[in-house]
Amino acid sequence: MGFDMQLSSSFPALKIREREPANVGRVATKTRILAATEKLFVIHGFDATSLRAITTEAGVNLAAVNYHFGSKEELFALVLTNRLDSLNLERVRLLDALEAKGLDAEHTVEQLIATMFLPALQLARNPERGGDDFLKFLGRAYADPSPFVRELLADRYAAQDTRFVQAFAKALPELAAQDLSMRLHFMLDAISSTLASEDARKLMSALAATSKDAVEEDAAVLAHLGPFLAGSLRAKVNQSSQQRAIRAVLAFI
Amino acid sequence: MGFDMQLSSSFPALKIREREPANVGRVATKTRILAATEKLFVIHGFDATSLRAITTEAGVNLAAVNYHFGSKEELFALVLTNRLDSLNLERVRLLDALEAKGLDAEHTVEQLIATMFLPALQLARNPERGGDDFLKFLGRAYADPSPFVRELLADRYAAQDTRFVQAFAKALPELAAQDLSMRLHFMLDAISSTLASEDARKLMSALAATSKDAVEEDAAVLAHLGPFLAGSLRAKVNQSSQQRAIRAVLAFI
DNA sequence: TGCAAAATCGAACAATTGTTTGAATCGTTC
DNA sequence: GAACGATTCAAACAATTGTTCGATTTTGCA
Repeated sequence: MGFDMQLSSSFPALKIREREPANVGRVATKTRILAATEKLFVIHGFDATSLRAITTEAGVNLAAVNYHFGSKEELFALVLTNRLDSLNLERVRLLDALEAKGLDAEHTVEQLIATMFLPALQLARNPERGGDDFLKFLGRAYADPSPFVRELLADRYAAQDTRFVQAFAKALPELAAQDLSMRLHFMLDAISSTLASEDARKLMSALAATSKDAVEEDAAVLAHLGPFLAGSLRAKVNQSSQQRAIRAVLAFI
Repeated sequence: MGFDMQLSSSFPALKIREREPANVGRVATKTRILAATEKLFVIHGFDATSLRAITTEAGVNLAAVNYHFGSKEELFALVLTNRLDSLNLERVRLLDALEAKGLDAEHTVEQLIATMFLPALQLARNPERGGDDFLKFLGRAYADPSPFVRELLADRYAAQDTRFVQAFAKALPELAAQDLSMRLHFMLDAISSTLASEDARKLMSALAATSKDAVEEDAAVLAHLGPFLAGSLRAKVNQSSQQRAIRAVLAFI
């Protein structure tokens, strides 16, 4: 709320030194740059989003980015952490709550999956946080190939990621560390690239559309996602059926 | 074999007009450019691989690329199709053979998975086709974000891809088209990004190392991959366990 | 109303990109 | 050996990138 209602942006009030609330233009510039950056980042990624494209989209001078944010990387770091910090905090908060209560021995994997993805679906439902575009943003961020983005995410959220890996390891003791690592790798890569792709998200919203309220929609999406992911994590290695299938195919090579 | 044994490259003899086999340098230049392109593409992707980096790596003049290949895009198109055409051909050949024989009703999914991935593992074992780097190349190609690469792959291999989607649909009739589409999307995205990442491939070769011969190694890798993928594809939607897990987690939000 | 700080502006910077040019060199054939 | 086409080469091209500069304008407080 406040001075930049006209923007689809949803950045919280910037905590910069501003003694004068009367000044509209000052904050608007920074906000519009942030909004434009986010919009273009979702479409093109870090490398392919130029400062000129950003400043044109925002309707501000080219030099404004370096004046207000220092550099392109500092600008993007702010955009990324703005969105992802709260998500990861909420994730571990949920995990803490769940572990404190004690997870169901029977449905631990399903609960962990729900814990990982419900916060994202929840945030995606908040127009202030980007609405539908939040999932797209999430996918883009975790699929972005630029070293800058990859290192930022790896460094900043390593601790939270470890928490979930350990929780899954505890829930799947029969799975070798190698296999678990590979499967989680698969899972997260898949989620990221899928969220980033247009058609897959259309699919998810189609699944959600069958429900009546917001909470049920999230549950509907997860009802389709969860078993799929849980099924992959729970699968036993060296199933005889797979062995037989391999031999059948090898016969033709 | 022939004039460029010193290269790790494995490009087949280029079918260009060359009446004089005595000319060593002529073909070597094109071959070295192709080899350098492939090497750098695997490391940096399409956008981040500059022609100057390529020509420096190859030890040839900058203008050689445009002289011999026309443009950067034409060069990369050649590199990509060189590797991927034969892979996709082999895939559908296997699928044809399997469908002609009639797939096991019981293990169709496992057989289809084996059909999709055995050819790649096989090619990865051939030093002439890139050896270990072939999987890395494959991952990079299918995970590359540049529109040029994405459209090239989508256009050129759409027909082959459709074959597999239809085969999976037939094998999983109880799965809604939406869900199958989403899951295959997930699966392929995951495979791509995983192949492109260093640590995941190390893991796969660790799995393979427990076997004695090449065919067994491929089978070992698939024995770990297959059940994981099949488990995800076979999972039923709306499992009650997932529903309960969601409600448990939602309680904390 | 003046003044100092903050913000915006147009312009240029240096570096990098893919591509083109024209001369020099090489190789083959007559 | 002369001549011709194919290849290589250094150099420059135009376009784009992130960044910086100095002047100008705007802003908030005295």
